[in-house]
Amino acid sequence: MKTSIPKAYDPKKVEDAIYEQWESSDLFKPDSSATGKPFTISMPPPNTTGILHIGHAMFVTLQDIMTRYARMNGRKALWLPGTDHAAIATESRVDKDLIDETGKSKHDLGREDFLKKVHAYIKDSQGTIKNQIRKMGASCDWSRERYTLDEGLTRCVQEVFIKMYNDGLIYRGNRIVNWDPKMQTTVSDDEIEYVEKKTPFYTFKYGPFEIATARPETKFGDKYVVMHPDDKRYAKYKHGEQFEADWINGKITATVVKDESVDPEFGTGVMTITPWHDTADFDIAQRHKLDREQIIDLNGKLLDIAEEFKNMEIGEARPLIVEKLKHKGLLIKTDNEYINKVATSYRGGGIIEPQIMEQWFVNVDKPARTWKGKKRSLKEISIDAVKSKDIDIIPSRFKKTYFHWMENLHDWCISRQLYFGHRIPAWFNKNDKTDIKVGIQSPGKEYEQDQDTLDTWFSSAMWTFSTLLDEPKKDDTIDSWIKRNKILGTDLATFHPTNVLETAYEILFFWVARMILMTTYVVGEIPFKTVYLHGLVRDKQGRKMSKTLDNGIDPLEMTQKYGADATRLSLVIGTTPGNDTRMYEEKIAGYRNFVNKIWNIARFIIIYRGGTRKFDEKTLADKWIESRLQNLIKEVTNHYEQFEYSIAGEKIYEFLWHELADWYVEISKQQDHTLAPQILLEAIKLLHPFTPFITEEIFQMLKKEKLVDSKDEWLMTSTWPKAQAKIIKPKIENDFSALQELITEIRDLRATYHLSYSQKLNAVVTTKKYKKLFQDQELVVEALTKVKIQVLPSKPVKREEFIRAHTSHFDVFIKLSAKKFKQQSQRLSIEKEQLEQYIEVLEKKLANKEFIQNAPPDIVELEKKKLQDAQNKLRKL
RNA sequence: GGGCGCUUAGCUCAGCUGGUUAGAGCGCUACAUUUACACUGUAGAAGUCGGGGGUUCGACUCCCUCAGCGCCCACCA
Repeated sequence: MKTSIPKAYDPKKVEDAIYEQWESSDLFKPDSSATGKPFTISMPPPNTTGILHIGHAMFVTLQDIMTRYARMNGRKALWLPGTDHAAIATESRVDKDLIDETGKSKHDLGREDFLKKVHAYIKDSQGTIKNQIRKMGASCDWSRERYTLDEGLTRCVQEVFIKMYNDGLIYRGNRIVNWDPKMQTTVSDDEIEYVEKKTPFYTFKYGPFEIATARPETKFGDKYVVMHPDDKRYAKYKHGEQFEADWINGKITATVVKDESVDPEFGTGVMTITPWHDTADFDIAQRHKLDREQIIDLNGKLLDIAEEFKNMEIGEARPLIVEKLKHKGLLIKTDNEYINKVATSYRGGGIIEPQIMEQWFVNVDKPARTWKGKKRSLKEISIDAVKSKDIDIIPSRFKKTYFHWMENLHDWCISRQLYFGHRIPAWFNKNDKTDIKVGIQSPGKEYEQDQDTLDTWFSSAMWTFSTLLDEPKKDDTIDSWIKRNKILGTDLATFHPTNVLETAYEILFFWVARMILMTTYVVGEIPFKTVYLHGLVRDKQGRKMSKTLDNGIDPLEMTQKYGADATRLSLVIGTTPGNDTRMYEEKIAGYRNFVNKIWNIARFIIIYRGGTRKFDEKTLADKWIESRLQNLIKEVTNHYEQFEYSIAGEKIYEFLWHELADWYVEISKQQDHTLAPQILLEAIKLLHPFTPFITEEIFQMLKKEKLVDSKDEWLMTSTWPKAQAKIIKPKIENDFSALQELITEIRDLRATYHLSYSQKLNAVVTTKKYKKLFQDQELVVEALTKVKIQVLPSKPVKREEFIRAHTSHFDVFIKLSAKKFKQQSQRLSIEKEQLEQYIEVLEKKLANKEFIQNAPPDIVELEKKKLQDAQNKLRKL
């Protein structure tokens, strides 16, 4: 045997070269000649800080599958890539590196110099992640790549800010925010992690009351005691009543406040409040218009009010304060087993200290835009977009989560005290703090720009449309800019709303919800039609992959070792949307074997390159495999449409390996079965979105060997297979006696040739005898289905025996299970009987006049429907 | 405190709106091998679908309940 085709497929030799050819041939750009509807996916922009991890590999694979499928179906498919500046993540990363290297922090460097460092860092890492996405085979249009901080997007962010400000949706408010003393910035609610920690829990005497706290250091200024209005124990104290109490630094005049948020069951049912440093207390203070006072400064140190403890760190002061109170005889007890949830910054790791600060907020409750004929708030529009099914979420259970979150949405704090990010386009009058102007240009010398930058998610929220806008004109507002794009028919007009947003369920709130909120408001249309949420990739034990555990699987190492195709398959097959999945090397190795199997089918076909038989002389095996293929095309296409990629992949896998390789290719060793190249071609088209590299490579090989006749230059841009309409109609009607004969024959054959090894019956049917009846294998299938015998592609019998016995008239295998057949017919008759009984009962019931007259009409209807259903089912049997 | 999810073969997981025999991959057992492929083939063993109750002619599937595990949200001082 002479061939240069190696026995094992080597992805390393193939993948990069193919990717380069695709890219240089501009195949990733939406084809302007495509006649189908546009199809768009905005790639969730990975952080610029990152290297590709398995989670990225997951989304790259899924989105690539969607895009390639759409492209092969003739749609103008655009997958728009980009990166995100990830303000807080990047800034803390660069700052940390800086401190490690030079001992200086970003504040030592100052804004300008620090930003230079950041940009240098970004430039470096941006390239890395992009190349890694390429390695996975992503067919995204790099010519349209965007970055959240590039000029156009920055302008878009600024214009949207201005529009929202002018609409009164952005306001400057004095509210309690999560302050990170370590990073010196506010942190969004979503970026906080509550870490459980054992903290001593003290009970102190406070006037006539006992109050409990885990944070005595915040209590200096406490001058309100709050209790539930219905708490009988404290009924004698009236709301607003005042009393004197000895406290940390001497006498204090305290006021009684009654508020329903207090849980009488917890502790003593009485508490004092610290509105400046506690969100709950802040709310109570808001409700009753109470005084509030700052106790702790922005560096986490105590202020003047603490007197002797002034300038102390919290941790340092706490035991001393407790000691002082103990001396005064005010400490009643200490609970050392108390578990407190400490708010910690998800990014920086520092402990969050709530503070009241002036910040920019987005008002989510103010009527903002006309939506479906009514002026509604951002919150209402966002809820409606999903309720009305304009946007669908897969899996649907996340809709509930989405509504729950949206309904409880508070105003969104969007300012951050960071250097890196979009600088807020607001200007403060140096002489008059109440004079604030909003705009891109400075309104005059006496103004200076807000030092703060915007929350990363504020810009990410615009991702679907900001990336599609053209260059802005000098005096564009966001409205004029969008309008012009729509009129000119630019990318925004063509590709927005996008079709699918594919992302991890983790960021449903961070991102998905905010995109819906922002896009509906700014553009007046939904950002995407379908949200497809994938789960987390965990390790084999189900743990999260993390650096500290060192249990991560590096997708690049895997592509190096097993190929991108195998890695992709392992990420999609066996996973379901919204559920976490476990990843381990053996799994990838398994799919590498499958990829190699396909390679060897092709190798076989090329080496033994077909026979002399013409295509119109199809054997039953040919017809069989063809009909199986038709079936596959139908099923798989359907699964693709339903976003059921795991099932689609499994079915193609099953077909290629167990039907085409194990069965059709096996028996074609005995006879020419020249259809193999065509069948293989169609099957690899179906598989192409999953495993783009091997399928393209095989296509090119088959073409080169002239084994397939295709006008397409690339498999990637070839047309999706269409299932043929059924041509052959079975003509046999009631010839069950012939069928019986056939079954007897099958059993005889089994006995004669010892064809089975256990209860299963492997049978070989010759068509000679039944030629007239079963001219076509389809008819055999049809006939056997009528008596409920399942017809499957058979596992061949031992080769020697089967060759000796049947070489001349072997045509098709039919595998029957004797046991199953028996069980089935039994079950069938039982089922029939049951149904008949049931129908009888229902009929009697419906014939009963008393029942008809007395029962509620809907019940009668229901019974009627039940009867109909049962009758239908019986007919089917 | 509210909400959501998971529990199916030794392991990792499919199983959609209730209806043929509960499936796959890996692993395991036996056999095969001048073979397109050992990254192989054939055959096989292995599951009271977490427990209990209910609805139904019929439940892995729907409802209730209990148990274990996990996640998200929330202002328990």
